[in-house]
Amino acid sequence: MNIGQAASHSGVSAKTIRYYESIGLIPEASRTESGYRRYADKDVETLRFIHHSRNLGFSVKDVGMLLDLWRNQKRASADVKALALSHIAEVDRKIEELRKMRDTLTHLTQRCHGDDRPDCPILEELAGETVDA
Amino acid sequence: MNIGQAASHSGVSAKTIRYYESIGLIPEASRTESGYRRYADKDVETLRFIHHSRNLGFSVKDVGMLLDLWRNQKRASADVKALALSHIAEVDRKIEELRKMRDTLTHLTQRCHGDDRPDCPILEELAGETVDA
DNA sequence: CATTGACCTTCCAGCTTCTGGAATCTTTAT
DNA sequence: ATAAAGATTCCAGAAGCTGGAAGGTCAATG
Repeated sequence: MNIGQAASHSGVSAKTIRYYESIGLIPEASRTESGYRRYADKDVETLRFIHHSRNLGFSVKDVGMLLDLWRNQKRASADVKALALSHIAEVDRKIEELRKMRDTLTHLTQRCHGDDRPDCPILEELAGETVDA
Repeated sequence: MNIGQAASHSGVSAKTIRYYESIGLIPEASRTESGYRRYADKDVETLRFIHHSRNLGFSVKDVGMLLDLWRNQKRASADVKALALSHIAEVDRKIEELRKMRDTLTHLTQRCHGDDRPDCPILEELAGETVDA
């Protein structure tokens, strides 16, 4: 099948498939006589794997490692799990960071009356000494 | 004071101050005879405002708007509050997205025994039909 | 006075992960 | 024959910095 078909079957856009090829995440596709990339069901499977992994927030680099582990019959599940756990920790870190931001923001907005007066505690605090993330 | 002083007093690195100037977030600094940028306490205050805003996750574009509102004595606090509330909504959206990721990841890792056997439910699911973020 | 080291300057490149667009084929259908 | 859909390559831009190279300046020291 052509790249468009591979795209719609995998959920990865044609543009992005070419990009993944260009950075070496996936091997170069074989070509038809006229130069069109050709994809087999197996390739679509790989692209879906990538799509799912990216949806879960794994970096492209991590996806590369996951692909290696996936293709390697002798991998240890411990390696995969370690990668996943480390990613979970990272996601947790981000959530915590965002939660702190939201709490501060909520705090700030609650103290702002939000009408047509220029007096605004949000701006005052932003200009103040300390605003922790 | 020079840019290094402004940097350490504001929490924004010298590199980043120059960057902010280059994109027009802050006006061009005046210069000494030899070409060094000069900063006054007022400028440091502005940089701190920016630093705090960025810490709270406001985009540089949003910070530009906040700066305008901050400098404008006739602004309505409603404008600031609206910007902040919309930002909170965005932060909440991101938190929710990350939380979904973490839940799925946690689910996956719990089903993986994580030893030296190659059998790995994480990879199997990533390769499967559906993995929602 | 010369030198050293800390600081400043500009400019270019790279990071991450695509996405948009232009100019140009190929394929398929009418 | 022609038109539309889909393919190709390549360049640029998005966000928000950060690193590094090559060089000028300033203050203190020997």
